[in-house]
Amino acid sequence: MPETRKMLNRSEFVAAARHGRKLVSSSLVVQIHNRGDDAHPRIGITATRKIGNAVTRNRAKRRLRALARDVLARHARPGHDYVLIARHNTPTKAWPVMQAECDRLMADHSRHQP
RNA sequence: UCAGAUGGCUGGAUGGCCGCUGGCGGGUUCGCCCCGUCAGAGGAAAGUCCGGGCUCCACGGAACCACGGUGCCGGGUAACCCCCGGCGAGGGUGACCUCAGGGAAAGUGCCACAGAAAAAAUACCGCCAUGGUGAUCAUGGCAAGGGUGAAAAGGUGCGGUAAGAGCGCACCGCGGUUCUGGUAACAGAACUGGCAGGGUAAACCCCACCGGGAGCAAGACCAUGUAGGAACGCAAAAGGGGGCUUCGGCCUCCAGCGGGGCGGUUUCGUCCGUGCGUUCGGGUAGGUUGCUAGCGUUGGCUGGUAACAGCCAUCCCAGAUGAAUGGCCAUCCAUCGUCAGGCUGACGCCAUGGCGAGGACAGAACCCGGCUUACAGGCCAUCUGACCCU
RNA sequence: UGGGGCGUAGCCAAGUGGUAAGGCAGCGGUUUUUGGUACCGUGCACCGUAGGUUCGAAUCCUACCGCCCCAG
Repeated sequence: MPETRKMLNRSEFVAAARHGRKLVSSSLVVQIHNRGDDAHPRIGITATRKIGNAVTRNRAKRRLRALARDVLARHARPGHDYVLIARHNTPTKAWPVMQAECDRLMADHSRHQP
């Protein structure tokens, strides 16, 4: 399991949104961007104000962070940025379903770009 | 028992697996790497509506002019648009709740429609007297009644009168004076005045008091970096002396100029200097500190009706920065729905069992004191009204 | 953190204490073979919410809600 880093700059998020692949499921969105180097994979979390108030957004970010630790880290490859975006039902979706969705998204991505 | 009023407290519990941030101790292959241990959101952390601390700037003064805020009285407080107690007005059967300064005789403004008349005084329908023959009408007196309006120069009754009118009287209201109680707001009483003449200041305003500006992205240090780029438009300036020079310029002094900052203007002072606007392009935004011990927490005693204050003891209690304080699971306790059962004439109630749902509002960002707003439920105390029983 | 603005009919909006304009859209009619155009008529607003001041509030005051913008 590779070691991951956090994405910090707005420009990194913009680059992932503009050039990366976008994978959508019912409870989350993942943007994957190949930076083209061999450094650590980086993970970023986004929860917009459309999700809800501060409590709701924080809960969504914590669930996505747990998802990144449990599922995404197994699939992460060096030189890639992974941006997890919360959707409306991210705070309330059943946990096994979210794990399965995230796992399926990552598996699809690996199959299309081996 | 039911219905209500006020004040206060609380804001799920336990366990397991996997994680996050910080302090301390130890290890170390020196890397925010490992191990141990301790701590880790709220009553509103929210809205950012007031008041302070703290930091930087102005640490300038004067005058005038603004601007903003507050406003019954007394107290509390570091301070307040806050809190406590009292006064007044209004509402409620009541416990209790709501509101707010004074000035409209300092001045200005506004008061639509209706109405005769809206603050200057007047008279539409009327009443009375005189003249006129009777009606119509003329002159004079009156403002009680009608009508309009949110509001029309006190109200009710009796007397009085040509008809009327505070014209007179009684009561009520109002103004003034004095006395009494109270620190005061104010209240009460006596005497007196025949009423002394609308509303609006949450319209301008007058009066009293308060207010310098910005904000932790304040500010300090280290590192990095050369640098304050170009075009257009508008307005406007470019004097002299000295020093350094890589001869491109740079520094300094004096005078002038005009502009800008110090809330505005003036005076002096001070700082900056080609200024302003638009467009385009480029660079930086990394770390440490400020950063949590403070008008502090908890408990007791004393003073005070209370807000609160004093003293003693006790405790150390979040410091993140794409932003930690959790993710998942199980059980239990509140709560709700539903089914079966029991009681009842019925509404409904009971608690036994089964199934299902399932935690309100909400997340620190420099720190305090308040205010406002949101909030599932649960608990306590005091008080009020109604009914029943003793 | 500080500052500013807006909320009125389905949409765009005027109104700044005295019965809430106007336009587009809608509906009904006339003209037309039909549609469009043109003309006539008509409905639609408790003025973001809740209190207060006033005789009277979209307007003034207070609190709240939502949206947008600016500076660092």
